[in-house]
Amino acid sequence: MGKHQEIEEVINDLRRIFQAISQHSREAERESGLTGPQLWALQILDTAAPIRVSELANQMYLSAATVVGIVDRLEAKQLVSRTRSTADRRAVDLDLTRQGRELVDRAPKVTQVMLLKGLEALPDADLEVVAAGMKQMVRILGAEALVPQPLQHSLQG
Amino acid sequence: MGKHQEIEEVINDLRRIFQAISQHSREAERESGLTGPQLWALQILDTAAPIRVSELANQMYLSAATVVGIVDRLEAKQLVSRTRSTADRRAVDLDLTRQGRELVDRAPKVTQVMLLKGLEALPDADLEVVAAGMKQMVRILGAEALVPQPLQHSLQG
DNA sequence: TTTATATAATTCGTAACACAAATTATTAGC
DNA sequence: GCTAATAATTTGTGTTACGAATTATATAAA
Repeated sequence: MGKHQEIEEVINDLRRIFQAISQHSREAERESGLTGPQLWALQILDTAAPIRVSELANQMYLSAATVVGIVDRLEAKQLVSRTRSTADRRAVDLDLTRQGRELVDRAPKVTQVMLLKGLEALPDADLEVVAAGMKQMVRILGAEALVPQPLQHSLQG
Repeated sequence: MGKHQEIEEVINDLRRIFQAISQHSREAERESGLTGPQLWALQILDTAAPIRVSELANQMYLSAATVVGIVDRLEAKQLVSRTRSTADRRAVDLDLTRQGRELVDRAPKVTQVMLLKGLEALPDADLEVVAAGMKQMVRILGAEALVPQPLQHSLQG
């Protein structure tokens, strides 16, 4: 295979990876009956609750005004609870309800699981090839310093 | 480095790649003053115009109703023209205006260019490592059969 | 201690997607 | 010619996303 052709193949494979992940993400939305941002908020709450609205906005890289709307809808679906903080009565603590926790726990983490299992199943030599290849791609894109964000969330806004 | 740690590293690198690409895409939006879907529509028109509204909707995987709105806004910015087809007077042919073509031509294709140049600059042996690594990731995600879509557009809806 | 400033969440107003359903105009099939 | 189907659009609804203004509370300064 010519060099040019091999380069095309690499780029096409990267596109396939993108597409696969965004498809999985869409399926998670369909199965949960939630939108992407709503699911994203739940996942943050699952690992960080109880947290304030401002902290959730921070972690989602969104304005507080936007997050308030998302939380409104999650609260209406009884997946998230608001509690006025007693320590600082300006603040509101967000938490998952039992239903919210159940939903997010059984929400499919298809991509994550596929990647982990697939990589674990690889012979050590192959895994090192994958690792080296990814490192090169990161270097080419100048992305070494980026703090890695959850995959689905690069797909949002 | 332990195997588990190496797997974590691979996944984090994939996240960095995603993040870098979505950042580039956001910059393109900022520089062009257009939204993601608007830019995407222009890029399709750049390669396929003149096409009908229904065909544009097809290629964007969106409903016709949605595309009509996007085209409305692009027409208002004088980047796209609507022409009622003479052959089939139900249909409308979309095309880029001179301004539209200029805009899309100088719209940054940062990701594509970085990837191409970076991969071209690699020694053959390294390129093959990258290619092999990407192929493994595609296999793990079961994405071999996916028709590769432009990178940015997996980031949209 | 009062005053000023900052902070936390919310509301309000605006814009863009995104879709289903209904509508209008036109074409194609019988 | 009458009926079906098709192409684009309009209408109505919901979600994200933000800046600016608002309300309530906390902190700092005087």
